[in-house]
Amino acid sequence: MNNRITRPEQKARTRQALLDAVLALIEHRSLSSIGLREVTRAVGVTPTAFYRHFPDVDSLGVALVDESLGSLRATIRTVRDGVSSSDEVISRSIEILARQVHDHRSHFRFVARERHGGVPAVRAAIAEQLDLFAAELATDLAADKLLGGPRYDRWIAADLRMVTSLMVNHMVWTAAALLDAPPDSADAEARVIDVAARQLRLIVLGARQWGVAE
Amino acid sequence: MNNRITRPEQKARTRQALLDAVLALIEHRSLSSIGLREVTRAVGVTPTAFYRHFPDVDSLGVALVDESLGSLRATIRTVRDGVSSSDEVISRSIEILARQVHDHRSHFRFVARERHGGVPAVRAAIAEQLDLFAAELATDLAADKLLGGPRYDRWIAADLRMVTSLMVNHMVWTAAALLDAPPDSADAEARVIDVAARQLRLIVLGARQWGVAE
DNA sequence: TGTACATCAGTGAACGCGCGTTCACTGATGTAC
DNA sequence: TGTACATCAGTGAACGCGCGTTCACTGATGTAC
Repeated sequence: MNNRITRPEQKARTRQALLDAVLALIEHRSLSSIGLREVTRAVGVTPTAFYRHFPDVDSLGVALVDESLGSLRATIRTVRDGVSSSDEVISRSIEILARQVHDHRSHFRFVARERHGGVPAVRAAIAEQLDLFAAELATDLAADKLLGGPRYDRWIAADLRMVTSLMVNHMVWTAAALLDAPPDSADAEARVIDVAARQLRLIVLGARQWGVAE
Repeated sequence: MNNRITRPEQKARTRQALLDAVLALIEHRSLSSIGLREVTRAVGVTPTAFYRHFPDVDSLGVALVDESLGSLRATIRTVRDGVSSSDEVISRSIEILARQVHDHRSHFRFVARERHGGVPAVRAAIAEQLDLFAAELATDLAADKLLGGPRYDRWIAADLRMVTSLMVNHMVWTAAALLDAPPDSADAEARVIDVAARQLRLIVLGARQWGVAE
């Protein structure tokens, strides 16, 4: 068997190691306070090597956004395709979000931290990904996968985006609340999940009424 | 007339100048990336003078939270006391928030940025203030100042907090969206305000249904 | 009101340190023939 | 398959710079009598 690794493979590994190192370093601080030398020291390469992969730490941040939210979006899309009833979607959505946060804590922490943080390029990349979330959710809503209300098909596009952006915002806030809950306490986490599920149900109730009222 | 300033007065002025300098410096960066020397340079005192007022930059951040959210809370409380009908409260709430954001941009930017940012002490101070917001809002809801629904008086405390934390979260998100809108474009701001008002109305619709459904 | 002493906000020099970026380089991997 | 050359990920020394914190100090303001 040939276990030699090619040069492009090795380069990709170092690049990934740099991304992972920043995710780990960011646990207790924000991106703009992290130094290039700190990152390379954690990976075990010289500071100069960094420039072979990114022009600066901010660019690495943008790559992290794609890694974090891009994969989450793919996961969630797969999940939504498999379910139908409204109540089921609500509880499952929160459940899946909670598991994702559990499995990718540092990615979510990064997004929560940098969403309104100090680096403009990273902020813009996050806003773009969240907009894509909201757009996909709007498509699903229009196709009646979620609300189950009587008049969803008559909703105008602007109202769809209004409600989906509220839902996406709620999702991000829930993820942040899960991160703030002590990670060892399953109880605290369960409470956050319970409140989030009820809030999402309230939003869906409001959305159904909105359709009726119109 | 005696225009001599006393020593405590002068000290208070320098302290305020330090707070203001950080608010200004934070416009494009986050608190954890700001240096003590940077702050004192902006104020025009020596780095050493900083220690007469705060032990470090983080402590100054906590003081900024009290200045930012403490005064907003006072303003909003005064406003809510003066109104009664449900629809009026919704549109006025958003309107007042928009004006507050307009008048205190840097304070809100600071809160949005540091809410999930890198400094634990500051995060905790913000969480505490937002919890107070939610608690006060819950009191008002229970006293029927806001929902105008048929069964609000039977709501259990947990459900009240569930809906008020959703509202407070929505308020923070709206403030952040207003900050992200180009400040010179009244049009972009009006669109954010319009969406936010409809979202809040949807939440209130949901809350009324919630009461009925129970 | 005047004097003698205490307080303390702000000074300025000094320290050791880690930062981002530059540069010419090394040597293993990849490629052309 | 072997050889000669090209590529390029990572090296290591060097640079000038701003950082946080210490320390003994100054001199205007405040206070006791």
